[in-house]
Amino acid sequence: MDKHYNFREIESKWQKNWAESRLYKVSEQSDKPKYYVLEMFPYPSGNLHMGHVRNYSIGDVVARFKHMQGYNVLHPMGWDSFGLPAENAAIKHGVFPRDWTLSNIDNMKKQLKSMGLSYDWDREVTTCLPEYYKWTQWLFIQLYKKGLAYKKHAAVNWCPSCATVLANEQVVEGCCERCGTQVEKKALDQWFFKITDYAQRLLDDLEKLPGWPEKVKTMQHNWIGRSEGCEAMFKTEAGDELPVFTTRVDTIFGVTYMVLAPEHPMVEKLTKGTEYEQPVAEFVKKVQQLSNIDRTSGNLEKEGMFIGAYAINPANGDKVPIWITNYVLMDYGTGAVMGVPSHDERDFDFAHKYDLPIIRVIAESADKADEPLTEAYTDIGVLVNSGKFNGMTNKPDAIGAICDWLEEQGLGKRVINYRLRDWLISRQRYWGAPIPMVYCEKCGPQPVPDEELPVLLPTDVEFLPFGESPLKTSASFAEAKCPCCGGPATREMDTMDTFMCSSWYYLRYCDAHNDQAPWNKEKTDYWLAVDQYIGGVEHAILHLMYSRFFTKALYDMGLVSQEEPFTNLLTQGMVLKDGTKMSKSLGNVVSPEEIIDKYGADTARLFILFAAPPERDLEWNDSAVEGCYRFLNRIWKLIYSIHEAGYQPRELTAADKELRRVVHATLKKVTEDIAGRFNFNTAISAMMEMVNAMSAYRDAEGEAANADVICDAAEKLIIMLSPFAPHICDELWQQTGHADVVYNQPWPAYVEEYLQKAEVEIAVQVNGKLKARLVIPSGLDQAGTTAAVEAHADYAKWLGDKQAVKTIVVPDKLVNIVVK
RNA sequence: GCGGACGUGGCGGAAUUGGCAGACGCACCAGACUUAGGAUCUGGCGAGUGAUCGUGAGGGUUCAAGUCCCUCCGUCCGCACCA
Repeated sequence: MDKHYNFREIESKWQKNWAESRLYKVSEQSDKPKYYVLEMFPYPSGNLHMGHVRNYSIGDVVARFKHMQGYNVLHPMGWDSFGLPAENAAIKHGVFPRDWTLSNIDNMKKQLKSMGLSYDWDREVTTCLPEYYKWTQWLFIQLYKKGLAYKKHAAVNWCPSCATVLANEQVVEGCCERCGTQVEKKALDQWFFKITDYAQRLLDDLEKLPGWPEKVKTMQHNWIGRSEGCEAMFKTEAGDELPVFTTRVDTIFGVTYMVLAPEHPMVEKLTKGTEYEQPVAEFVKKVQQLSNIDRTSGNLEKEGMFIGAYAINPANGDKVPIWITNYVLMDYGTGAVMGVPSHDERDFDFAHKYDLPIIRVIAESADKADEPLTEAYTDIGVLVNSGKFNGMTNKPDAIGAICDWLEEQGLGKRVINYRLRDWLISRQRYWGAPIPMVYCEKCGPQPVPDEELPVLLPTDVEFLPFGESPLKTSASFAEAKCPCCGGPATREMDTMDTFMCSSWYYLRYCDAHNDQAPWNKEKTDYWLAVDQYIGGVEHAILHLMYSRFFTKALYDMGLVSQEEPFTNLLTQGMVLKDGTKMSKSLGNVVSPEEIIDKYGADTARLFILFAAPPERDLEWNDSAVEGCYRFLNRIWKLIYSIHEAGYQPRELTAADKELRRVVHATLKKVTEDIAGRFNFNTAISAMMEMVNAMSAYRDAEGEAANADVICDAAEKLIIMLSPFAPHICDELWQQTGHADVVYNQPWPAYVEEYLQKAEVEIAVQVNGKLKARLVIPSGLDQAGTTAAVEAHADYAKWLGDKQAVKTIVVPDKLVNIVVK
C-alpha cells in the first residue's frame, strides 16, 4: 500500500473510474424505494464559486448516503442557461450568446467533475438548447390553452439599463434585482401568467410542507399577502360607482374624506372641464414622475389635493370630499380608499396636514366617545357615533355586522384581496425562449402548432438593447403563417422570462431525452416529488413560488400527479470571507479551482461541510482548510499503519470492546446527523473523535491491537467518510483489498448491544453545583446509584454541615443531592 | 413599522428531550524528533492564586436553565404607505 496520500493521482483516477463504469447512472427499473435529491442548477457564468461548492457538496453527501442506505437515487445536474449575462457578454466581446454559454458550460462541467459529484450526467439538461426550450414553449401553449397565459396592456416595471421589463418579484426596493437601476413604469402589451388564480392554493398548501424552513414559508405567505375585507360602494354625486376596499369596515362611520390613486380612471372624469382639471393633471404627472424615484421606496412625505368632487358614504349618506394622494396605489384593491383619520395612522397624518375633520367612531368604552385623539386609535374598542351599531365591539362583531348590513342593501360585499400579482413573463431581450405565438390579422393571436415547435431563436440579429426585442432585427423571424387560416401572420418578438425555464426543469430530469413529450408521466410519477431540494435562500420567493405554481397548473391539466414539487427544502447559508459575501469587487473571492488544486476536492468538500451547519453562513478560513487536509492525511497514515502492521485476532479485551463501542457510537451519530438533521459538521467531528480513539488504541501500552476490531473500525470509517470524501475512501478501500467501490457498500447498521459501557462516569451535584465525578457500573437504578454515591468516602464532605433532604438521580448521568 | 432568525472561549462551532457548558477543529503556548521546520508527533489551552464565577443584560420557574417564561439591548435577513 502507498505510504503517502497523493490526492491528485487518486482523485483523477477515481473520477475516471466512476465515469467509465457509469457508476451513477440510474433508471426507474429498480426494486428499491426511490429518492430524488436535487440541487438548484447553476447559471453557467463560466466559473464555479464557493456557493456552488457548498450547495453541491451538501447534495452529494445526501445522495451518496441515501444510495448506500438502499435507495434508488436520482441525482441530476443541468444548466439554467438562458439569461442576460450571455447577451451582455455578446455585446461586450462580440461573441455569440450561444457560443459563450456553451463554452462556459464546458468549463463549469469540468470543474464540477473535479469535485467528484455523483451525478447521472446522462440526464443533463441545458435550458438554452432547442431540445429543451421546445418543451418550455409547449408548456407555454398548454398554459395559454388553459387560459393561464394572457396578454394585456399594462403599466409594467421597466429597467432602463437592461432595456427589458421585470416581474414584480424582480423589483427590489424599487430597483432592478439584477443591476440595481431604478425601475420605471412603462405601458406595454405583455404576456402574463395568471398565478393569482392560484394565490389561495399557494397559500393553503404551505401547510402541506412541513419539510420547508419556516422562514421561506413566511416569506411566501407575506408575498401572497391575503387580506380579508369589504368592498363598500361609495358613489359620486352623479351616481358613478366608486368602490373602496377596506379591512376596517367597522370604521366606516368615521369616514371624512375619500382618496383615489392618481392613476384612477375616475380622476380625469371627475375633473374634466372644471377648475381642478389643470392642477390635478399637474399633480398626477408629478406623482407619476416621482413614482419612478421614490414612490416605492423610503418614507415619502404624504401629499395630496382635493379634486373638487364629493362621494356619498353608503353607511350614513354623508357627503365627503374626494382627494388624490401619492400614497394610494392603483393596482391594489380598487385604487380607492376611504379616509378614516381617527383610526388609521396614515389617514390621521394626512388629515392633520390638510385640516380634514376627524370623527371618532371607536373608543375604549362608550363614555370615552368624546375624548380627543392625539393619534389614531387602532386598538380594540366599542363603536360610537355609528348609528345602530353603537356599543358593539369593533372586532370581529361590528366588522361582521356592518358587512352583513351593507350586503343586504347591495351596498357592499365581502372580498379577499391578495398582494400577489400576475407573473409578467415577456422580455425584450434576445437570449431566451421565443414566446410561441403568431398574430394573424384575421384570426388574432394563435399558438404555434406542436409540429412547428420549437420556434428557433434566429441568429441574424443585433444584440444591442434598444428597448424592443432584438428578434425584430432578424430579417426572416417575423414572418409566419397563421395556423388557423394559413394567411400571413407575424410572430411574437419577445422572449420568455428565464424563470419559466427553471420552473419545470426538475420534471425534465426524469425523462431528459424524450423528444415526443416534455416527459413521460409514468417517469415523473415514479420520481416526483423531489424528496430533498437544496439551494440558496435567495430563491425563497421567485423560483420556489413559480415552481409551485407550475406544478399546480400541470397537476390541474393532468400532466403530473403531484401538487407540490419539493417535499423537503434545505436553504444553505452563504460563504463569507472576512465577514462579507465573496465578491469580485471586494476582492475577497477564494476560487474553488485553486483550493481543489492545492488540497484536493475531498479536502474542499470536507472543510465546507465541517465549518458550519448548512443553513448558517460560513466563514471561509484558509488554515481550517489545512486542518481538514491534515485530517485526511492522518486517516491515510492510520489505515496504512493498520494495513502494514499485520495484527492478529484474539478474544476481546476491555480496550477492544471500548474501541468497538466508539465505532458503533460514531456510526449511530453519523447516521443520525446525516439523515435526521443534515448536521454534517457534527458528523465529521464525530469521525475525527473516532480517528483519535483509533490512534490512541493502536498506540496504547500493552497488547497489540486486535485485528478483528481495528480492521472493522477501519472499514466502517472508510464507509462512513465516503459520502463526504469519496475519492480517498475508494482508494483506501481498494488498497486494503476490496474489489468494489465504497458507493456500492450498504450503509452499516450499528449494534445496540455494542453501545453499552461497563462503567459510566456520573456527575455528583449538591443543590445543582458540581462536586465530583464518579465512575460507577452502568445501568444502576435509582437506589443502586444513590447507594453508590452515599458509600463514597467523600460523601460527608460534599454535604458539609447540611442535611440531605432529597436525591435526584438521572441514571448513568448524574446525581443531585438536595440539602438544607 | 411588521415578520423571521440569531447572540456561547482569541476564532468557526458543539451541547438533539431542561441533566457535567465549551465536543471537534483553527489559532496560540510548551515539549519531542530534527542541521532546519511553515512537516509530523505528544501535552496544554474560558476567567480567577483560590473558594468560586462564567452562554448579550435584568428578572422568574425548577432539585437542576445556553435550553422554558417575562422585560430589555444588540446583530443579521425579508417585507415595507397593501387601505
